[in-house]
Order: sequence, then C-alpha cells, then structure tokens
Amino acid sequence: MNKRQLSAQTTRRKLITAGLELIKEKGFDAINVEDITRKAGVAKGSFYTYFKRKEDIVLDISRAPFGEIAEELQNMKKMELIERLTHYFHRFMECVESCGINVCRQWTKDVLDPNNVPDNKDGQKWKYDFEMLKSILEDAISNGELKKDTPAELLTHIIISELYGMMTCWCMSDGKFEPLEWTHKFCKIQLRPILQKYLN
Amino acid sequence: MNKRQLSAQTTRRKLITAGLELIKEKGFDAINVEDITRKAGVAKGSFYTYFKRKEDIVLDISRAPFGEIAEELQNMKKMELIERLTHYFHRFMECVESCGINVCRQWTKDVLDPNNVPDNKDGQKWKYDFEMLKSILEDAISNGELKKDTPAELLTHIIISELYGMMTCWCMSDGKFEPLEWTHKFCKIQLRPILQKYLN
DNA sequence: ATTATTCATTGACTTTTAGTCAAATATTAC
DNA sequence: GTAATATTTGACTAAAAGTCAATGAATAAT
Repeated sequence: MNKRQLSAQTTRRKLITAGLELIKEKGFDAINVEDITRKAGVAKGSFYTYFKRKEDIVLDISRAPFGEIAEELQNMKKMELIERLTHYFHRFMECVESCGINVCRQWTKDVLDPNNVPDNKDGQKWKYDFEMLKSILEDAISNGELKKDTPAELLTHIIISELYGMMTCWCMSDGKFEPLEWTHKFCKIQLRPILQKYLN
Repeated sequence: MNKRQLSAQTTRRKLITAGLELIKEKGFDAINVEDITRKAGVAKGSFYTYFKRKEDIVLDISRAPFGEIAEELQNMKKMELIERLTHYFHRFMECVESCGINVCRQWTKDVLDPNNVPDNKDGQKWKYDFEMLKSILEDAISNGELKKDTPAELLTHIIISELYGMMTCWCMSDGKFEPLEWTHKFCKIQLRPILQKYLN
C-alpha cells in the first residue's frame, strides 16, 4: 500500500469512526455531513470523495462488523445447522448492540429500500445476509442434514425475517433486553420449528 | 362539528391522502412538503398546522388503516387465541400491502425511534400494536386458554417481532410474495411453537 | 345587529444543509 | 525533473425544511 492509498484509507476510516460515534449518540437525521467531517478532522468535500450521498456511510458503518461474521461461518462448515444459525444470530445481535439503535434504524431503512443501491463496487446490501444464510442451508442440504427437496430460498426468507424481527423488536424495546439472552431464547423457540419439517 | 372543525378535518385529510399517494409512488425522501401541499391543493404553511415535522405525516398515514384493526379484534373476543392472532397478522399484512413498501419503510424507521414521539395527543406510536397484542394474550389468560403464569409481556415482544419480521421480510423481498399466502405460512409455522408451552 | 375574538389559511421569507467543483497540494510514474 | 494522477479543500449553489406576520372567515360576546 503506497502513501496515497494509505491516506485514502485513513480518511475513510476517520469518517466512518466519526460517523458511527455521532449517529450512535444523536441519530442520523440529527447530524449533518459537516458534523461528521469536523469530528473526523477533514474538509466537507472529502466526505463526497468516499460516499456519494450522506446515507451511504451508514451501510459502510454497519457492514464493517457484519462482514467479519461471514468469514467465521466459513470456518464452521462442520457444525450442525442449528448451531451455525444460532451462532450467526448471536453475532448479528452483537453487531446490532455495538452499533446501537440509531445506526440500526437507519440501516434498516436503507436496507428496505430497493432503490438504495450504493455505487461502491462491493455494495451488495442485504443480499449479503441473504446469500450467507442461504449458503448455510445449502451446505446442510448437501451434508444430508436437510432433505434434498428443501426449499432453500423460501426458508431463507423465513429465517431472515426472524433475524430482522429480532433486531426490530430489540430496537423497539429500546434495548431493554439483554441481547444475547434474548437471542438465545429466540433461537431456541423459533429456529427448530421452522426447520423441523425438512430435517432428516 | 362546526365549519371550522370541518375545514380543519378536510384539510388534514387532503394532506394525508395526497401524502399517501405521493409516498407510495415516489418514496418519502423523494418528495418534499410542497409536493404534498400542491397535490392537496393547500398552501405550504398549512402542512405545519397539522404536522410539526415532515415525517410526522407518516405515522398518521399508516395509523389510519391500522386503527380499524383494533376495533375488529374487540369483536372477536370469543375466538380462539391463535385464530385471533392469525387474523391480526392477516389484517396487518393487508395494511402493509395497501400502504406499500415506501410507506412501510419510512414507518418502520419512525417506529424504531424512541425519540420520535409526535405531539398530537393520540400519538401512541407502536405501543398501539404492542398493547393490542398484549391484551389479546391477557384475554386468553383470563379465558383459561393460556396458563395463569404466562409472561404476557415477554410473549408480546416475541410475537410482535414475528409481525415486524414478516413485514420487513416482505418489504425486502420487494413484495414478491403474495402477502396473504405468506402470512398464512408464517402463522402456521411460527405462532403455535411460541405459545405451545403456555397453552392449557 | 354590531363588535371583538379566535383560528385556519396563506405564501414570502429565513435558515439549514446536501451536494458541487475548480483550485491547491501531494504523490507516483515516466 | 517533469508530466500525469489522485487526494484534499472550502467557498459556492441549489433545494427544501420550517417560520411567521398578515388575512379573512367563522364564532362568541355585548
């Protein structure tokens, strides 16, 4: 990495860090781009070098921690399906907690918007989660843990709705539940009945 | 109702109708207050007579159809718990569908925000759903359908997360599922396992 | 019936902020 | 050493949120 790339990366990170802190504290709508750049110690114009629109920083803020989870799951291919899913739910909820309610609510909004496709080349949005969960199910199908005729796509939709439901609920309750305990309860009650029908 | 009250109600309704149509069509962020007032045929200033902030209209837009559901459920007190819940889920999803993805996504965002308390006196936000579901459970407890020691509040949180999960999922899939069929599948798989432990 | 008061309505105005862009500066390539 | 390229900058523009004093019609008071 040369000096230019390093500088660019540093500036980008400064913006993301400043953005995360400010959004956590005050919420996305209550801050403006200059608040972020001031806190990051760069000029306003630099923001738009890295993000096309104000909102685009949110996906980057939230994708950072979520990105790590994907790797982990690759190293868990031998685990049982429900264990892998539960792990995913746990880690997802940890991210939700560390990002805080204000980040999550903006992120949820962005993720729901079919038109909101940021133009950085790795901007895959929620499909990221979807594809990850789907591949977990597909692994289980080829393992023989799930029946061959399991409708992986439909099941993924149902499972991801549990995931987002869990997050939404946690945010709505204003963080009053201990997130890991909550997740544990959730997975225990919810995941098995969904899969039951398709388990070998 | 005198002429003044009538005029006020008419203006408010015009704004809500115009707002709903525009948000459905273009999304909340893509329209401005003047678009709404122009379509409603009133002056810009009138908007702020009825809504303190631009966003406040969204809760009113979405609350209108949701409000009706509450009444219906009052007339279903004798039905079985799961039937009542399923009915609620169905009607909720009908509202989601008729409001459309753009309204829902803004609504979800507003509902997630603990600070977003509109100052019209009946602005109860999502607690509306919460209290309604909770009272359904409480009815079932006093009916004897659920055990006396059922943790109504916790269960309500879990059930409402299913509801929002369902909606979020439907929005994310860009409305590709037929909503009622989707709801049916959802309730069938999800509701009973949640309640099982507490049913008498 | 007349006058005073109240309140919805208006649109020009202020303020805020998202987003642009040309110039300056630093780095890399040739 | 010079040309090409990329990052950084902040003044500037454009757009839209939100304000407010003036207007006039409806209602209440005398």
